[in-house]
Amino acid sequence: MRVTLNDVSKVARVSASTVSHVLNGTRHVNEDTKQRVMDAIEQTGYIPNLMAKSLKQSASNTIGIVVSDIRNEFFVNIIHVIDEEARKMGCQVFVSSSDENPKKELEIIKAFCERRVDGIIYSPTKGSDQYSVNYLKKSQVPVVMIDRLVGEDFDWVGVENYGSIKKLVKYLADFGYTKIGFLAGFRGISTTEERIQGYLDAIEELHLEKNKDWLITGDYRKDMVSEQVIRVMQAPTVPEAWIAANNRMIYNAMQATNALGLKIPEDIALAAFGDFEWSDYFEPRITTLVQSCNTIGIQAVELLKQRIKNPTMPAQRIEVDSELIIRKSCGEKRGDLSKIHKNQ
Amino acid sequence: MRVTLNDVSKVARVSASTVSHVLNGTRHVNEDTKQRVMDAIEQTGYIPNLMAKSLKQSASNTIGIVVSDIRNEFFVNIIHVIDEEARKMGCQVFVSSSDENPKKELEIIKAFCERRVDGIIYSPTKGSDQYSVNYLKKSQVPVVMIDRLVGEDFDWVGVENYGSIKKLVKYLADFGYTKIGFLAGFRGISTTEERIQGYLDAIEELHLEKNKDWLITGDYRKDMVSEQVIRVMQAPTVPEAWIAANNRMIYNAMQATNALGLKIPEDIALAAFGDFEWSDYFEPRITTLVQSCNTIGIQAVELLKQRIKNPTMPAQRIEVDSELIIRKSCGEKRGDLSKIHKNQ
DNA sequence: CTGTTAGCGCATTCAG
DNA sequence: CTGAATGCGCTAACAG
Repeated sequence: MRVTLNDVSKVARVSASTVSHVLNGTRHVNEDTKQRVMDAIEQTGYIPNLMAKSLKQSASNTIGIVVSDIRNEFFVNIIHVIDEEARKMGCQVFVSSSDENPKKELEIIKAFCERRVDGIIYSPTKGSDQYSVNYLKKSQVPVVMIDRLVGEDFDWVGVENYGSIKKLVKYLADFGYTKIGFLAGFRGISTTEERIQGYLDAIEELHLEKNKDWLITGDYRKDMVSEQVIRVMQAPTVPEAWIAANNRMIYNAMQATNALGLKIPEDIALAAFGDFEWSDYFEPRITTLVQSCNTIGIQAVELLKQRIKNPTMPAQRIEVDSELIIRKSCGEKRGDLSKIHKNQ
Repeated sequence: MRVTLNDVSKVARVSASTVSHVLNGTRHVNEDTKQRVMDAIEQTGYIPNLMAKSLKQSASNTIGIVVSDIRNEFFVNIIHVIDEEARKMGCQVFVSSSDENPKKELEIIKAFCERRVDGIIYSPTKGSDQYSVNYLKKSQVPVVMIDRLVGEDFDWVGVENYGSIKKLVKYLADFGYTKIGFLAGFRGISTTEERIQGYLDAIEELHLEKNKDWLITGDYRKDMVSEQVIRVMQAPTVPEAWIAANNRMIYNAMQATNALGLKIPEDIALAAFGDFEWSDYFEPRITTLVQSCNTIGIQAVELLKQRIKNPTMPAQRIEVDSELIIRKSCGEKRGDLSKIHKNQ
């Protein structure tokens, strides 16, 4: 059987409470008794039982993270940051991936609640409003949503979508492109909708060519999307540039351009929302809007801390700026770009 | 305050143990009392407290995962698989990244032990033998190492390194390449050492050109490695092909070839151990040895289950085959490749 | 078929 | 400065 705090107290010939206080530094203990306790801990190989501690204190010092797709490096980077921040405050993180499945997401969140996590940080899936959101409202766990937002009553940290896409469209327009297509991803999640709106408004405001077919939505995991692109590219009038709305959609875009034998940027320009690790190694290097995973992760933890401390605080929204990293995938001929570097 | 099992029992007018047994299906309960309990649970919004349960049962149903680099998609994929497998058996996973830092790794493992995880799956860092390994031996937690192996006394699941590299060298040799360089990564971890040995033995056995300078080791996170490659490529005799020993080293290889203005595969061939998600989109697509993350993750959990059930079982080693995915980065001129597809 | 009881390992009041 | 006693929420004998 494992050695307990009680065992230590016997070896040290003190009471259990003294050992506890030595361990936690929570009241003054004589130097020599303290030493006896330390020796006893060393000698017995005592490892504190945080489950017992948590039970007693009704605070587990754990955080649950559930992301919609753990294989997406955007979320992995955020997980990494959250983990770092959590460890700084003595927390461990449970991590799980809903894989865009709201039922699975609910199961994970339930499990986290049963484990009495102090809070949950998650990127809800499409359909969360039918599942986890209801559960979370009832269960009263502190929650921070990241990236995507569902409902009105939750804290949220994410990137500024609407303005960022406008910025990117404007960048392309300044190149002289007037026919711009948009690969939007999942319909029905906040990020997608905001980005679509930004795209549409930019097209409108900049008087670029409008074409319903150039807005493509769908599941990035299916081949369907790239097939749609291929179909669009075989019409009489075709886009001169594509924007991929997230780092997964770049696949679909490239799959399509590869299949059509098109060269970037000679035959078609490509830009994306969401950077990816390999972007510097593609030829041509792809122009992307970068979201700071670092900021998102840190702010999410910060917000969660506040929410835990003050559960009745009104819901907060933190919008993180994006940065346009200009590479080669939109061609070389640059117009007057001075405006672009200013935010929107 | 939270509603407890006791609260439920009062509402249902039964004893706490009955509620417990209804919840766990651990002894027979009359249909109508069972119904009363279910109603009470529903009515009170009861959420079981797994910490209390774990404390009582001295089994937490949690697994700790610590990887050496969570941003490496190889490890992310494994985490994903372990998480899936764990959830199937009602476990949640703590996840953390040591970032190749043995001290940090030890801190994480200590925390996991204090949280009484049922077992730990981890990819040790260089230096673990000075830190976590000692701790783990004392603490007696069930442990399975993945990818890398440190010490003799631990269960391990990883890819077959030695034979795989030989297979890859042979593949290149069959192309007619006789000057093959090797970008080996971190010295002092088992995977690197095994791969180096495979490389050296293959060179020897196939009578290829030997050159000490063509074996480059170092930290993939530093620029140093690519600089070394550049230096080697400016010597009078240079490699015609490079093998990157892991998916991070591909960066360094590409950085160097880009800097030198070399084209793959016209000027230089490139192949790698370890696939990466974008490999199908690079031009040219890069020939890689693929390790099955799926198999590694599943086997790791399986091994951990066995170890938990039988702590005194002798240490197991599971070696997973790799698969050579031939793409374009070694050129088109193929020789007789029939032998290559057979293992080694 | 159900209830009573006794801890799991710890923190924390209250005494001294 | 230290100890004794209590209970966090749950499961699992043991009784009936």
